[in-house]
Parts: sequence; structure tokens; C-alpha cells
Amino acid sequence: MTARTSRRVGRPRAQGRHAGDLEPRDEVLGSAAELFTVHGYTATSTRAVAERAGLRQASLYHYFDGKEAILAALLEGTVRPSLEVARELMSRTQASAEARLWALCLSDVELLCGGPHNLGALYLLPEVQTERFAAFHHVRAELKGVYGQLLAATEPGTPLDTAGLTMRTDLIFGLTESVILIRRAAPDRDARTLAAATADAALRVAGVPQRSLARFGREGRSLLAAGV
Amino acid sequence: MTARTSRRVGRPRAQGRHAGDLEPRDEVLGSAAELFTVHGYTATSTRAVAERAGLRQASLYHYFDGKEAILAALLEGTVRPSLEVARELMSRTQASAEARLWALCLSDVELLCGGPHNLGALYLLPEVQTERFAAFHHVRAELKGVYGQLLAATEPGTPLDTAGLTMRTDLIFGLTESVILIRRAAPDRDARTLAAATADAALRVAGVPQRSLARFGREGRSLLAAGV
DNA sequence: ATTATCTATAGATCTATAGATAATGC
DNA sequence: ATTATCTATAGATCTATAGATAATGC
Repeated sequence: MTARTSRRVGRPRAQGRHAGDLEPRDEVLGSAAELFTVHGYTATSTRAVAERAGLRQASLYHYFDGKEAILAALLEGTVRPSLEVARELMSRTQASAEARLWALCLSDVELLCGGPHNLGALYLLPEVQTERFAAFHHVRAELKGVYGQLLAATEPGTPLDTAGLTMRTDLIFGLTESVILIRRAAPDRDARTLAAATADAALRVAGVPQRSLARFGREGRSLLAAGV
Repeated sequence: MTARTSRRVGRPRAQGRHAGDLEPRDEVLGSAAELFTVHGYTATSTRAVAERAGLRQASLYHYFDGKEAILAALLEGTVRPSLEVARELMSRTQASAEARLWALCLSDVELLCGGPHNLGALYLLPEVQTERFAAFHHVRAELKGVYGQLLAATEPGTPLDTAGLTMRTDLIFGLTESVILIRRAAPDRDARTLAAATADAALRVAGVPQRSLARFGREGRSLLAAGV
């Protein structure tokens, strides 16, 4: 029972009051999430972020070193949970690679479509391509690596060489990411249905025959229900 | 034989001379293409676009009404050729829907990966989501409509209801678009190989069995060779 | 005369910093 | 005393416009 509506240390805010009982830092992240995903990073001013969070522009600098630090914090938050699921699934060596791949894809899509903002759209921002966000890119490369390893362990209809494996990894990872675009175009799509359809589609691209999809889907779900 | 290196009407440029024998308008579009796709629209100043084209900032306004008009022209140019192929394929009613879908996907990926800049990345810019680019969005919606109609005419392993059809259309269209992200991450990937692999993957998502892929690919290629 | 360019600049931003202020904590 | 906020602002942009200028065209 900390930090109730009043009883706050520090000079009171000029405009209005705290919305909900979020910490100011999280209010800032929430408003930046919305504005960055909808209008872009450069197109969003620090003033706009602050005002939506109920603060004056200069007050942001009490919580973040600058605009870039806000974006970095948001990026970190989007990819970290995916990677945790991926690592857990890598350790489940008794399950089939197909079921684990299905589960990873389902989980990623649900994470991408879950929250109130389309945070995955941050990946698309051209500014994020910069060297400055190298830490984020490393984490995503590790996530993609898990896709590649699981795919390599599946039993495809026809055998694949290394180039073919890289290609399919890119396609399956790209398919998963494309739900960001789908969500952007149709924000009210049901996340659970989309996630299952995407996971099925990923296995189809991997070369899993139609007749086995339902089985791997069941196995994949039970993996997630069990321990992740 | 118009507009040779010198012999130009108008005050000479302050810096350097015309590169190649492109018209100034096209030089501007080319430099904007590179800068907008790499750094983003808002992050690119009109000064940067002008200087890369060998002009002073104010001279852009001789060719375009403003920064937005440059982006609109680029967007128009990216989606128009795809739509022309799509319309042509819609008219080929004697060919199988599967072969036509394969051909459309191949053609789109080759267009997206063909030019010197990753122009498809313009679709991803948050600024483009705005109402101001409604004309562009209408053209893309028509293109997606063709994907949907061709998919509806395929013979899937299991029958699909309307919701299932919409879902798969989104996934296949999204898969095609995801080559933009693949190209961004790996700019040197061979476009022809990627295009064929993506078209195959699209048919897999559509439910076409492994054993029929090669045949539809051959038919699709001959459709494109024939008339588009 | 027409055209393609230039120089110069107004007016509107935007980020980050300096330093003041109004709460609570002790 | 500590903290969270505020006000004010320096300095650096950035877009679009006004109006001059240096070519060719006739």
C-alpha cells in the first residue's frame, strides 16, 4: 500500500493528477508506446509524450536520460518475454521440434498481439535500425536463432541444405513478425485465433503435412500449459 | 537526345553537376527513396534530400509541392506495377488459381526486392498510416483483394469458411510483405531465389500439398513469361 | 521571355539544461 | 533534507516562401 493518490513526495503536478496508480515512469512508457507506434519515433515530440502522461516536458528527464532511453526501454520490454519462452522451449528436449516450433510461434504472436499497444510496430521504426539499439538487435537475433534450431530439428518432407534452412527460417520468422502488420491494419482481430492460425501456417511453411498439424498443435499447447 | 550534360536552361547549380542523365525530378525521388527507407520520413530533412540530389533545399519546391508530395510519388510508384500484374493475372481465367497465386506472389517479391532501394520499407513508415495517403491505401487494398479472390478459388485440403479465408489471405499477404523485413536484415540475398521460396511458402500456407508445388510453380512461371 | 536554380529568411518547432519551488520525511 | 515537479530558455534545427540571378530560347 505505497504511493496512494495524494501523499506524494515532491512538487505537485501542474495539470490534473496521476491516472490510475501507475508509477510515473510507467505512465511515461505507456504514452510513449502509444505515440511511437502510431506516429513514429521522430514524429513524436518529448512534449507530446510528457503531456499525455500528465507531466511537463522537462520532467521526463527525471526518469530517462533522453528520448532514446525511452525507446530503448520499450524495445527491451517487447523482446525479453519472447526470448524467455524460447529458452524454456529449447530445454524441452523430450518434445518434438514441430510441437516446440508451433508453441514458440503461438506464444510470440500472442505476445505481439496481446498488450494495449501494437508494440511490435516499434521493430519497424527506421530509427531502430541504428547501431545505438544493438543490444536489442542481439536479443532478437538470439530469438531468431531458436527458430532456426527448432526448424533444423524438424522432419521435412524433402531434405534441406543449409541455404534452404536459412531461407525457411527467414520466411517463418517473417511470417510471425507479419502479424504486426496484420494487427496494424485490423486492430480488433482476435489474438487467440490469429495466433493459432499463424502457428499452423508456420508449420506448413516448415513442410509439415496437413494431417499432422492438429497433433502438433495439441502437443504445443500442452507444452505451454505445462511450464512456460 | 534531349537534355545533355550541359545545354541546360536555367541558372546553373551551385554544387557539382547532374549525375547521370536523369531528370532532376528523378534524382530527387532517388535520393528521397534512399533516405526515407533508411532513416525514415520525419527523420529525413528536405535539406538532406536536396543535397544528395545535388540541389539546394529550396530548389525541391520547383518539382514538388512539399515533402509529402515526394513521399506520395514514391508510394504510388511502388504499388502500381504490382497492381498491374495482379489485374492481368485475374483475367487469365483458364489457368489454375494456384498457379496464378504463385505467379502473383513471385512477381510481388521480385518487385519488392528488385530496385536499388528497399522501397517496400516505405509501407512500414508510421507516417504513411495517415489519412493523407488514402489513395495509396486504396490501391493496396485492391491488390490484397486479388490475393483473396485467388485464394478463394484454390482447392484447399480442408474447406474454409469466410473467417478462415480472411485469415489466410492476411497471412499470405503478410508473408509476401515480410520479404521487406528480410531484405532489410539481409540486403544481399538473391532476389530470384527468395521470390521462388516465398511463392512456394504462400501455396503451402494456402494448403497446397507438397507434391503439387513444383507443378504450380512451372505453370506460374509460364503465365508470367507469357503475357505480363 | 522563360526557366531552373540560387540566397536569404521568417516562423515554428524541438531537445536538453539550469535553476526555482512545493510537497513529504525526519 | 530529499524529492518530484515546475518555469524559462539557449541553441539547433526544419519547412516553406520571397525574391534575385544566370542560363537558354526566340
